[in-house]
Amino acid sequence: MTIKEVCSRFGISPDTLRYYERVGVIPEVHRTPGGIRDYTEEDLGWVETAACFRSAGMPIELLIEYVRLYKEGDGTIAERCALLRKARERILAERQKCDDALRKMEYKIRVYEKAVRTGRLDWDGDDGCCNCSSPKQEE
Amino acid sequence: MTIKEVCSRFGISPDTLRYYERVGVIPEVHRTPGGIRDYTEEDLGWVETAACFRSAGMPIELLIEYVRLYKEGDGTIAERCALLRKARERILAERQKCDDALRKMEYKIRVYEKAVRTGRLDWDGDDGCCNCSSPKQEE
DNA sequence: CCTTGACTTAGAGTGAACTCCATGTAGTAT
DNA sequence: ATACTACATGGAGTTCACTCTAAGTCAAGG
Repeated sequence: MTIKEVCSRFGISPDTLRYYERVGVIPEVHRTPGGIRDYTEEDLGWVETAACFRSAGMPIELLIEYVRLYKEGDGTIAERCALLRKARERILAERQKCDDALRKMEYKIRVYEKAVRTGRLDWDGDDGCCNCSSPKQEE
Repeated sequence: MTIKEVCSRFGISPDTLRYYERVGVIPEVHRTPGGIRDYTEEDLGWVETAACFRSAGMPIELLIEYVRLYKEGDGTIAERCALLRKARERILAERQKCDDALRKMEYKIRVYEKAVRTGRLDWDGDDGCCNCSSPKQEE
């Protein structure tokens, strides 16, 4: 499979795919005799994993470390497992932050929707979710 | 409240706080007569919102736009509401990506844990979650 | 064989979001 | 008054993750 096809399948640019390979986010991709990249199913699996983990905010550095361990062979299985557990904690924390922000947004959206209906803002007091009412005209 | 205290409360550096104010992620902060920042409760609310939304991956540009609308007054309430709805969609998508990555990780972690117990890797076939077994020694 | 277009590389450039630095001022303790 | 520390500013520098450019190579059509 050509680099173009891989790109359109995963929504990544060719530059990014080559970059991932160059820095070690994915292992070396299979080539034609002429030196053109020809992705195998296994290569695709790596690309999918990289794309998936990256889009969740996992830093490139961790993926590089994972591939490095993978290349070293079965002796690194425990290490790889530990790395993935660390990554999971990161993403869980990430998701928690999304949830926190979502709660804040939902509240603000509700207040604004009510304001649009009733014609006036009505933040119910000091719940730590305010700072959306119009600025006081102090000067 | 001094900038130092605000920093330790929200885990942000003073440079970042000043940067946020400078580019408009938060409105101008109250000052002492001498020109030193002295955060009011309202200022703190803005900082909290900015920190919360930023840590969920909301781009600075959106926050700046939100503050800009806020400063314009009540006429922008519908716009602000629309902006927040757009932001919510973004964060929801973000969270979905976290969930996707987590599922992939959980699977890999399970396989590795089993490998650590049994002494050998056992990816159950072509489920699109592989690419973690040791490289085939082809050369 | 020649053109054309997609591929290759190495290396420079970009954008977002900070982060650091140099220089100067505010406020407090001695 | 002096020293010291925390704060101020404008502007330069850094980091991450790409993204682009230039110059060259591969492969298919005419």
